[in-house]
Amino acid sequence: MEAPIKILIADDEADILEIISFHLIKAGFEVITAKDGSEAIEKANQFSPDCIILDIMMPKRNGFEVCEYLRGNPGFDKTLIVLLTALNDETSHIKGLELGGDDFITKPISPKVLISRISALFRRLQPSTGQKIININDLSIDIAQYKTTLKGVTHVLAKKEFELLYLLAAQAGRVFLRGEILSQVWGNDVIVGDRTIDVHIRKIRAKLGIDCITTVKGVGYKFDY
Amino acid sequence: MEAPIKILIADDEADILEIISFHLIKAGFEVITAKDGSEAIEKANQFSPDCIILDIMMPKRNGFEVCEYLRGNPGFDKTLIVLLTALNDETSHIKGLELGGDDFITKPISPKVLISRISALFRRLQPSTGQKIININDLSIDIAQYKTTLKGVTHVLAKKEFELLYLLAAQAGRVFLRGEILSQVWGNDVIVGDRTIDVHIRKIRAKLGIDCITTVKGVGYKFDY
DNA sequence: CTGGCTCGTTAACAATTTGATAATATAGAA
DNA sequence: TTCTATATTATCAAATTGTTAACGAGCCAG
Repeated sequence: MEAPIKILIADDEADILEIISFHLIKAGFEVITAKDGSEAIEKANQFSPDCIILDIMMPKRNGFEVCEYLRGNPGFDKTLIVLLTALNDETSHIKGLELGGDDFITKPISPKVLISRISALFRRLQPSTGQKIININDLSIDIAQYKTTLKGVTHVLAKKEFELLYLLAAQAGRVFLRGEILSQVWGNDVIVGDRTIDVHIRKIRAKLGIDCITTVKGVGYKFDY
Repeated sequence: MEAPIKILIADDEADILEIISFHLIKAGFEVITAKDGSEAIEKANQFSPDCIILDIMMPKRNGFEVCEYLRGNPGFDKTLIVLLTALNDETSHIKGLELGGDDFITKPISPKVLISRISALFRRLQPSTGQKIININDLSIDIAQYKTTLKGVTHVLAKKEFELLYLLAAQAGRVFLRGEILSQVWGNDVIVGDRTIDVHIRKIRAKLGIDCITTVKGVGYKFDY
C-alpha cells in the first residue's frame, strides 16, 4: 500500500555517505547516493526522490547550486531539501534556507537526529498525521489501545469503526469524500457497497451516543469541530 | 487580505523573550508572549497563533508538556511548534520532534536564523492550508469543510448551492454568464432549464440572509466585491 | 469440534434531502 | 406601457442517506 520514501544523499566523503545511508536504510527509507553536485542533479531527475540531502561543499556543483537548481524546477516543488555543512556560520545557514532548503544541519551529524528531523518534515508535508491520541471536545481517541473515551466512559469500537472514526477525527472539520474514506479505511483494491460506510457511521454514532459526525449530503462525512 | 502571522513565544527568561520579540516584530510578525507553560497553553487557546516557540525548561509546564498538549488538540494541527533549549543533547532533540515539534533549536539563538527557519517552515505549510478558503467581507467559504460562515454564523448550503457560490466568490466581481455557470457547476453534458440557476441563487441569498450576489440582467450573476 | 460470540458486509426498505420544473409574480429596460 | 428577464413559490421526482435485519467468516472457550 505504501510506497517506500526515497531519499537521495549527496556528499563527496564516502564514509559519511555510507554511515548515513546505513542508518536511513535501517529506518526504512530507500536510499540513492551521489558523490558530487552534478551526479545529484542527474539522479534527482532520474529517481524523483522525496527528499534530497545535500552537502554544501561538493565537487562539480556545491549544495547551494544544486538547491537552487532544484527549486527552480517545478517538478521538485514537493521535494524536501536538507542541507548539511561542516561550517556553522550564520550566513550560509540563512542562505541555504533562503534558497529553498527545508532544513539546515551542521556536522557532525547524529544519524538519529537526522532521521528525526526528516521525519518531522515529512509529517508536515503529508497531512495524514500519525498521532497517538486525539482529543476533541469530550472525546478522546487512543490509537495505541484502540479505544475511545467519552466523558470518562470508555467505548470499545470494532476495528473498521475505529479506523473510520480516527480518520475523520484526525482532520476534524474537513469533509471526507466517500471515495477518500473507502481508499483510506478499506484500501484501493477492496470493493464494498455504498451502504457499508453508512452502516459503520451509524454504529459509531450509536456506540458513542452522540452525533459527532455530520453528513454532508452528496459529498461525504466530517467530524464536527 | 493577508492577516499578519501570529507567533507565540514562551520562555521564562525575560531578556530572551524581549530580544526574540523585538526581532520577530521587526520582521513583520505579530507577537504574543508567555512566561511559563501554563500561560503558553492559555494564550495559545486565546489567540490561536500560527506558530508557537517553546522553551523546554519553563516553570509550571515544560516545553515538552505544552507541545504534547497542543499536538493532542486538533485545533493546533496546523500550528507550527518550534522548541528551544540550552541543552544540546540528542535525546531531547529527538523527543521534541517525536512529540510533534516542527523544529528544534539550540541556544544561543541567532534571531536571524530563527526567523529564517520559521519562514522556511511556513513556506512548506502554506500550500496545504492556502487556496481552499475564500474570505470576502464578512463571508468565509471553506471548500475543505464545505461550509460558509457569515459574521461568525455558519450556514449549511446544499452541494449545488455551495458549488455555485464558490464559483462566483472565487472570482468575486467578475460576471459569470449563465452558460458559464451551467458548464462549471452542472457540467457540459447536463441539460437543465434556465430557471434552475435562478432558484439556486435565490436559495443562497435566502440562506445567507444577505444579497452578496448581484444580478446583471441579460448577462448573468456576479459576487459583490 | 462445537456452540456462541463479534465483526464486516449486504440487501431491502424507510426517511430525508436535494434538484429541477412549472406556474405565477415582479422588476427593469426600451 | 409593454415586453422580457428574473424572482418567487410550490410541487414532484430523483438522488442520497438512514435503519434494520440477516448472513457468513473468523475467533475463542469449553
